[in-house]
Amino acid sequence: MAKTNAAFMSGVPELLVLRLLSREEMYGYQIVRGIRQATGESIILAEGVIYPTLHGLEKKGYLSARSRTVEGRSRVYYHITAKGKKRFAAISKQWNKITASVNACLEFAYV
Amino acid sequence: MAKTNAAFMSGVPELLVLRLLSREEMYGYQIVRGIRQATGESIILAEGVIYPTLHGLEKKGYLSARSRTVEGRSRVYYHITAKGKKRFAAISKQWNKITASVNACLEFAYV
DNA sequence: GGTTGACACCTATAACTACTAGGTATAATT
DNA sequence: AATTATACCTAGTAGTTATAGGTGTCAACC
Repeated sequence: MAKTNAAFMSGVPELLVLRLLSREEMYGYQIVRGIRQATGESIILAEGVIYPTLHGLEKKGYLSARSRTVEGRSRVYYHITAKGKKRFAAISKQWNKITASVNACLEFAYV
Repeated sequence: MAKTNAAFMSGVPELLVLRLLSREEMYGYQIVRGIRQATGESIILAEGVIYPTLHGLEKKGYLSARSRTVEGRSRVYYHITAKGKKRFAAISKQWNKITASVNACLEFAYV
């Protein structure tokens, strides 16, 4: 890993990509900007992070891709598969579980 | 990384260790059990994770260690330094920022 | 006396994954 | 003509967690 967003980012690209695509079909560059905007620049996942993530998710069968030319530009659109929806359900559940546990530790109680 | 806790764990061991030690001096084995208990087994950071984390944090000057024999057992107690407190403040702030941003994406809005 | 289990520490290696830093190409804008 | 924005890509780096071992002590049990 490296400097920009630093720690706490493992699993986040996959989670956010699946989240965005569970709403609508999107292409890579659009996802990059989408995450920047949606988080008010708090989270910046550059193209070098998003593209490999998309390829990996496609390879695992969570996404499926098709090329389209829109407004004179060639784009690769990704949409989520049924398998991908299950995967998203699983990891978002896990995200909630882990963040809740960590927050419990941060805020208060342990022996 | 590996299977047990899977993703979303990067930075978490450091965060939790600094958190626990910002309350009171503790030793490694105690921290391992402490995290298990505090999270109701949701997060299990084994000794193979905690000990290297403690050594790393000590090396960076965030923790300081001393050996003590208590109840006939030799233990290595760690306490947080001033530098460690700053570090904890920084990363817990970052934790809040990132989780808030991710949650915003998960729950609702983006373009 | 010997075995088991809890306590308490340790490390090398593997495995994962995000990030950097490049690169290519086209269309629109200045 | 040059720059910027769009749109894609990948190789290599590096930072970390997790696994799977290992050592040794002490108490309890059979």
